[in-house]
Amino acid sequence: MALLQKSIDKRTALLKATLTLVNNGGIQEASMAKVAKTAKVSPATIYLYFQNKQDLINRLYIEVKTDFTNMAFSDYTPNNPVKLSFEQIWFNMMNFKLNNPDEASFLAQCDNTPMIDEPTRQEGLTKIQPLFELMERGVKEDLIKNISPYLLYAYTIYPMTFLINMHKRNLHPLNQQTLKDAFQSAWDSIKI
Amino acid sequence: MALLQKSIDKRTALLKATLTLVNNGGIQEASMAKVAKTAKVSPATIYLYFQNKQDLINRLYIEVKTDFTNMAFSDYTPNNPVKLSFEQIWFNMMNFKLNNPDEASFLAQCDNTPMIDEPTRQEGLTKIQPLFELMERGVKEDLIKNISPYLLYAYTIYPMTFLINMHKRNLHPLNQQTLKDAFQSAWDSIKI
Amino acid sequence: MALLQKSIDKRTALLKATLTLVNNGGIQEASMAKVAKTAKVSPATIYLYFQNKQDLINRLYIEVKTDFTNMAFSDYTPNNPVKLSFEQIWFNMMNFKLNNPDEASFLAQCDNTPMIDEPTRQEGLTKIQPLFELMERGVKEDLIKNISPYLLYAYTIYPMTFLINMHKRNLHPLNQQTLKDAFQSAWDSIKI
Amino acid sequence: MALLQKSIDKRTALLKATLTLVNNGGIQEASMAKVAKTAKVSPATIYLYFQNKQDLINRLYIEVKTDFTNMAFSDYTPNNPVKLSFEQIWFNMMNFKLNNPDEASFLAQCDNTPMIDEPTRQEGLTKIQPLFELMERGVKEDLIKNISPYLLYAYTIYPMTFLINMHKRNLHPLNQQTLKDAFQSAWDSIKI
DNA sequence: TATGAATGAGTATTCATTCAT
DNA sequence: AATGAATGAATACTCATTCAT
Repeated sequence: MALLQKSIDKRTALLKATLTLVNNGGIQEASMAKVAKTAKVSPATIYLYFQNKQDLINRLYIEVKTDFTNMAFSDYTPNNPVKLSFEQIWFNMMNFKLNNPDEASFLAQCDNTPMIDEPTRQEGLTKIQPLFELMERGVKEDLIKNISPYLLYAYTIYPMTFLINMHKRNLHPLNQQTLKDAFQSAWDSIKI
Repeated sequence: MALLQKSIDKRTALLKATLTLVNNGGIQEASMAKVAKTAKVSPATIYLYFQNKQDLINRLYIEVKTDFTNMAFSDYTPNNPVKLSFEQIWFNMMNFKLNNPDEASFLAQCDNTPMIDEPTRQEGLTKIQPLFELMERGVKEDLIKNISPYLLYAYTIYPMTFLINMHKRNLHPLNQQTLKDAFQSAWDSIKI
Repeated sequence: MALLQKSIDKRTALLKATLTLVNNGGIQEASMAKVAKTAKVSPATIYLYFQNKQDLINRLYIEVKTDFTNMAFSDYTPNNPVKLSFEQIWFNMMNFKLNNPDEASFLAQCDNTPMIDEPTRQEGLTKIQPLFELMERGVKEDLIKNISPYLLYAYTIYPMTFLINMHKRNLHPLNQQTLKDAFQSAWDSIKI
Repeated sequence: MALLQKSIDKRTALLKATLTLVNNGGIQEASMAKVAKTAKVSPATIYLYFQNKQDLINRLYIEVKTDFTNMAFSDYTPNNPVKLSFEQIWFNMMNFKLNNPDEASFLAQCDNTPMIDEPTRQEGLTKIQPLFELMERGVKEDLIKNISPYLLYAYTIYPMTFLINMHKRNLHPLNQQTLKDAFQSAWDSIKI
C-alpha cells in the first residue's frame, strides 16, 4: 500500500514536472534530465513509469485531456435542453481553463504542434464525443445550424484557447461580463 | 548587384529551410545543422544573417506574418463598406492559408508555443492593426457588437487555424460551401 | 529438495540466458537486465547466484569448458594407442561443437577477448590437461614431433574454431568427407 | 595542406585510440568518450570522421587488415615457386603480428566476435585473395592437398593467432626455432 | 562573404548494482 | 531465496555556436 502510493506519487510528480517544464519553454526545454530533477528523481526512474519521452508526453496529454473533459461533462444530463447543456459544458470548460492555467496552456501548446503523435491525438479526440452528440441533437431540434460539427467546434470551443491566452498575457482579462459576451458570440455563431 | 542577390537568396533559402523543418517536426527538429544542410550552406553562414537560432525563428515569424497580412489587406479600401471589407479580408486570409499551407502551419505552431519571444510576438500583432480599425468602425456604425476587439478576433479569425488544421488532416475539407458556412458563422458571431 | 532444485534451475537459466545473449550480440549485448528478463528472473536475483557480471561470465566459461572437455574425454582410455585416443578426442571435440553451436560459439568468442579474466582462463586451461599428457606420450613413443604442446594444440585443436565458424556461416560446410580431411591435416601437422 | 594534414592526424589518432582501447578491454571498454579523450579530441569530433561507433570499428578493421595483407604480399612474385611464395607470405604475416602486437591482437579479437558487421568482414576477406590463388596453384601443381581453401587456411594461417596469443602471454615464446617448427607444421598439414 | 572543422555541454536512454520488503 | 523499484554514472550521439582560414 505505502509502496504503491509512493509509486503513484512518483508518476504524478513526473507528469507534473513535465507539464511545468513544457509550459515554461516548450517541449525542447523539457529534457528528461530536467524532468527528473524537477520531480526529484533519477533520470533512470522515468523509464520505470514511461517507455520514452514521447510516451511521457502522450500520457500527460491524455491525462490532462481526461481531466478537462471530466470537468466539462461533470454535470451533463442528456435529457436537459440543448442550449442549457451547451452553456453548462461551455462554462465548465472555460472554468477549467481559468482554474488550471498550466493544464490549459499545455493543451493549447499541443493543438498545433507535432508534440503528440497521431494515435494519441485521436484518443484525445474521442473524449469530447458527448459534445458532438449534443450538437447533433441541437441540429435535429433546429436550434443549431446544419453544418459540420468541426465548424461548430471551431466557432464555439476553439476560440477559448485564444481568449485564455490573451487573459494569461493580461491583454484581455476574462471576467463575468467578458465571459458572458464570449459565450454569446459562441452561441450566435451556430444558432439558427 | 549579383553579389547582393546571392546574399538575399541565401537568407531566403535559410528562412525557407527553417520553415520546412519546423513544420515537419517542430522546433526541436530544426537544428542549425539541418537548416544549413537544407539550405545548402555552411552552419557558420547562418550566423552571418541571423544572430542566433532564436533570432532566425523570430525573423521567420515576422516575415511570414508580413506576407500573410500583406495578402490580407492587399485590396483593402478604407472607404468600402465595413462588411464588404471584412469579407474581403477574411477570404484573403483564408486563401493565403489554403495556398500557403507551410506558412499557415508555421503560424499556427507559433500561436501557443514559447517558440517566439514576446517582443517579436508584439511586433507581429501590429501587422493586423488595420483589421482592428475596421472592426472599430463597424462598432461605431452599429454593425458589429460593442465588445473587445480580442473577442471579435477570437470568433472570426482565430477559428481559421482550426479549420485549416482539419482541412490539412483531411478531417474536414474546405470547399466553396464550407468556406461560405464558415464565414457566415464568423459574421454571425459578431454582427449585431 | 524441491527448493534446491528450483535454485539450481534458476542458476542454470541465468547461465543459459547469458550464453544466448552473448552469442547474439557479444558481451555488450548481454546486459544484466536482459539476462534477468531472458531467464525470467529479477535483476536482483542474479546477485544471489553470482557476485557480479564478471563472475557470471567467468562461471559460464568454466561450465561450458567443463562440458566441452567432459565430452572430449568421455571415452578416453589411457591404455589405448596414442593415435586412436587422439582421434577419439578430436572427433569428440568436433562433435560437441557441431552439436552445441551456442557453446562452441561462446568458447570461440572467449578465446581472443578480454571477456574472461586471467585466473579463470588458467582454470579453463587445466581442463585439457589429459590431451597434453596424451601428446606427451605420443612424443615419447616417437609418433608425434618433439615440439611444444602449444604448437601441437595450435595445429590440431585450434583450427576447429575456424572450421566451425565457417560451417556456421555456411561458407564451408562440415560433412563426413571434410571432417576426415580436417582430421588428416591435423594429424599430418604433428605426426613424425 | 597543413589543414588537411591536421585532419588526417586526427583521424589517425582516433583509429589508434580505438585500437588501444579495444585491445585493453574489448569493445565495451572503448566508449566514444574514452576514444575521444585518448585521441585528445572532443566526442563530437569523432562524428566528423566516422558515421558512428560501428563505422569507426569497421574502418579500423579494414585499415588494419589492409596493413596486414600489404605486408603479407609485399614481396609476392607470382612467378616464384609455390612453396617459396607460401613461405614468404607465412613469415611476412607472422612478422607483422610480432612487430605489431596491437594490430595482431585487434584482428584476433575481431575473428570470433560480432564486433565487425558482415559486409565489412567480407570486404576484409577479399584482401587475402592472392593467398587463395597461390594455394590453388599449389593444388594444380600437385604440391598441396586437393582440399578446400578454407581447410588450407585453417591449418596454416589461423593457428598463428593462437601462437601469437601464447607468445604475448609468455606461455610459449616465439623464436627462430619455434617459428621454424610452426612453419613446418603448417606446411606438413597441407603438403601432399 | 563564406566556410569546414571543431567543440563543450547537452540529448535521450541504458548500465550494473543495491536496497527495502 | 526473491523481488520490483530505484539510482548515479555511463552510454552513443547531437546541439548551438565559434574560429581559423
